[in-house]
Amino acid sequence: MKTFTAKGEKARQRLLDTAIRLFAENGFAGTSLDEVVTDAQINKRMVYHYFGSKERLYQEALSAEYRKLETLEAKTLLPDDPIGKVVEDLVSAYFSFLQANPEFVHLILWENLNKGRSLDAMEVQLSKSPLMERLVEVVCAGQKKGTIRKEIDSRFLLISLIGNCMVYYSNRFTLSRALGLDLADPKVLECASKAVADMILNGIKA
Amino acid sequence: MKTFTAKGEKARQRLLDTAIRLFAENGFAGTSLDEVVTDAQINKRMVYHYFGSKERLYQEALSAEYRKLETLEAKTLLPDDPIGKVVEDLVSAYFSFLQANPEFVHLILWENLNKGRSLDAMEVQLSKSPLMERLVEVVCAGQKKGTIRKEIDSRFLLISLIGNCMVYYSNRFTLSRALGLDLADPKVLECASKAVADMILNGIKA
Amino acid sequence: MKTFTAKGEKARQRLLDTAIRLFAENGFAGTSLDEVVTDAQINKRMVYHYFGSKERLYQEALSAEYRKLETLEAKTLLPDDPIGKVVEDLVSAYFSFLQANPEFVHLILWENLNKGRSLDAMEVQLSKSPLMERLVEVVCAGQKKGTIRKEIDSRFLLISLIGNCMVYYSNRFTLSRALGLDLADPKVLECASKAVADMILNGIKA
Amino acid sequence: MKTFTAKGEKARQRLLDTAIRLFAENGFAGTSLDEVVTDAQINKRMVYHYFGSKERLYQEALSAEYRKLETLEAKTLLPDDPIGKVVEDLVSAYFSFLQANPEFVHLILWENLNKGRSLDAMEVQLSKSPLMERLVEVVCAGQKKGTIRKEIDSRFLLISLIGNCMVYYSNRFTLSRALGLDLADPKVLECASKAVADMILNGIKA
DNA sequence: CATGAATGAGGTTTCATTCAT
DNA sequence: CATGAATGAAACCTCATTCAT
Repeated sequence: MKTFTAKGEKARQRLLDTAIRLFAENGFAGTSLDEVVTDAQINKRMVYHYFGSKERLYQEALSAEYRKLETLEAKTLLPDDPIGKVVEDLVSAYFSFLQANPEFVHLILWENLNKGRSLDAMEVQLSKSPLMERLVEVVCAGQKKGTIRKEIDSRFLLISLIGNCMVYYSNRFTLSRALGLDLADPKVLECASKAVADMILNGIKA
Repeated sequence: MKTFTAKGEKARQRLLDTAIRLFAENGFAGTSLDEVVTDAQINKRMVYHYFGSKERLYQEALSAEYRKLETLEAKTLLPDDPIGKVVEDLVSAYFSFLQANPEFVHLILWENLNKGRSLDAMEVQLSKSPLMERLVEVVCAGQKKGTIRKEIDSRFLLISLIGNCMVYYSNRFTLSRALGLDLADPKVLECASKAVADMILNGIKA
Repeated sequence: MKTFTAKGEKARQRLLDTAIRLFAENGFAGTSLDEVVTDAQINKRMVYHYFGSKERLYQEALSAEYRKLETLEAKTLLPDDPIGKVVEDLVSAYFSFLQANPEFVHLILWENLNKGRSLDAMEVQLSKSPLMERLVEVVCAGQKKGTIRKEIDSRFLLISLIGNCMVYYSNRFTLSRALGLDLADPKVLECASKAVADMILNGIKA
Repeated sequence: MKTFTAKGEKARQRLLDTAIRLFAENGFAGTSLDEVVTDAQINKRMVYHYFGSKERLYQEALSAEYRKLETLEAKTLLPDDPIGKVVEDLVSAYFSFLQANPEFVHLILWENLNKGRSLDAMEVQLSKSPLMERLVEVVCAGQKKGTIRKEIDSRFLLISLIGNCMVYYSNRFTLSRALGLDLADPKVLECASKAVADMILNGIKA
């Protein structure tokens, strides 16, 4: 079992952080180890010392970002809150998360374009999406109380939520150009968040 | 303007088709010209003859796929159709388009991850999104007739539509894994299409 | 199917010759492509153009040398020659071959140390050892005529012949040192050849 | 003279054993220190602690194996034994030795391919080949008694013996393939041993 | 005695591109 | 119009070795 000294751990972390940034920016194929080690101010050999290969460095980077999903605990999700507030908070929280974690967004998208190969190889232990579990509770409660329509399937609702928000990042450039609207503009995103919340709320409420 | 003989034109087209396929699959950085020319059964020199560089080959591939958007004419968009039918047809048409054009989906996503650099460089003559224009008409008409809520902004509605559908492709692998649901399964996509149409319809109708 | 121009063929041959020399001298692992291309005055990229990999370059080198065995046709092997002359010519021919083809000797030995992996991978079509076939005839005829003992198995005889000669090359340095006798000295080899012929002749004759 | 604690000595020995095995298998250039230390479950730094360099580790490995020759004492070599029995025992003993010490065989061959460089550098104190000395006695006695031909030179006889046996190992793979006969098969080796003894006996006896 | 950290040189291979015919 | 030859830079990776603790 390998162990690391404090100093080594710091170097390793610097390497990983740099890798996350560059892989997010340019993807796996578009990032060279030379760039990474230069930015991380470390010897190239160390990549192999700590990670074994570029592939595994990428996987660790992906995995580290992926775990950030767990921080999106959506604390606001209380079954007894009024449905309007819940949806609004939820959408707002998700937008904030994407905005605050651009590397997460990019790495997830690169990974999907790569058919999820690395995630498969890693067998990352996904923590069953806490957000999803809370959403199920809320929807269930809402349907019992009659505030949410019976047809709503919480799984598709979750996808809808993600899709409505994610699209502003995954298709930002093509959509901005097509609509003549800068989707990176905070004011636009503010409106978007409201529009999404409005759409979803009206879309699910009874 | 360059012209090509029939034989040359055929080779050029074979090259472009292969490029579209491979760039869609592996992105710009992940695709080598060697692969392309091997698959297209053409001499490498020809890439430079026809396109000048790898970059421009990529741009042509992207541009060719991008133009497919124009085929998504959404013929069903008639201002006088009942709003329910319009939404249903629209969502269904968009899903079908994405399903039928996986290379379009991938190239668009790669391009967005690359910050739209190539599209910018190309100054692609975007056909002002016919879908968008029709959608504006429909929404306008609906709002006049009182079947669509006044707050609905057709631009955000379009993004919502795209996001709701696109997410099944852009995040297919991570979502499939997180939800334990195969988003590539036609039956699942069928349900998804209905859920999306239902959500949007209820989300916009007055 | 790849074809080569005359000029290309020359470069390829220069590369192969250099490879034979260096692989024979230092083995596969001990030879770097940089050395090879420097000596062959060629660009490193060409190795991959012509051979695909270092491994395949090695295999071609091995294969080319291996085929030299076919030139050892032992024209002297006539069934009706007196047995003494046959053995003498045979041993002398084999010694001469080994002496004239040091690269053959080395490559064969490296290959055996590598457990014949490359030969296996190549499935080299061995021409059924013409030497062996002639030897069978001679031994057969000799046994019929009563000049060669009946127990002699021509297969083991061949191995014996090879072993008696090859050992002067495969174990030259350790034996020279152990016996205090320079086995590379032409005069010593002359004696060796006679001793081997004498030994084999007396070993097989009736 | 360096001394080592029992624990250190054990580690050193483990390192040496592993080195012998791997150098025998892949040669000097084909073996990396990383492999060695991984297999020996030891820290890489220890190689330098105990041996100073890869080169010297190799030399120690070679030297250790080389000394095994001394164990080939050929106890059976008694001047008064009947010549037939002596030859038979000798050949059998040599075959057994080679069979029992594959690492010896390989290291000797690698070393010869490397022109005996390491042995030279080491100035290994070669124990004057006890086998050789006994053989001289036997041959001398035989020639006096008239059971062995006068022309026999015991040095060439020794080489012949070694060559006849060694060839089954040094050329195993190429010969097996050329003859369509598995030279690693114990039954084949049994026959080989008899054929060699027969050949040598008839080759030297008066 | 022993460990993990670190290094610089060099290994094989792949890249996009240009040349010559 | 089309082909094979050729290139230099840079890719990923491995090497034997040294350092600091």
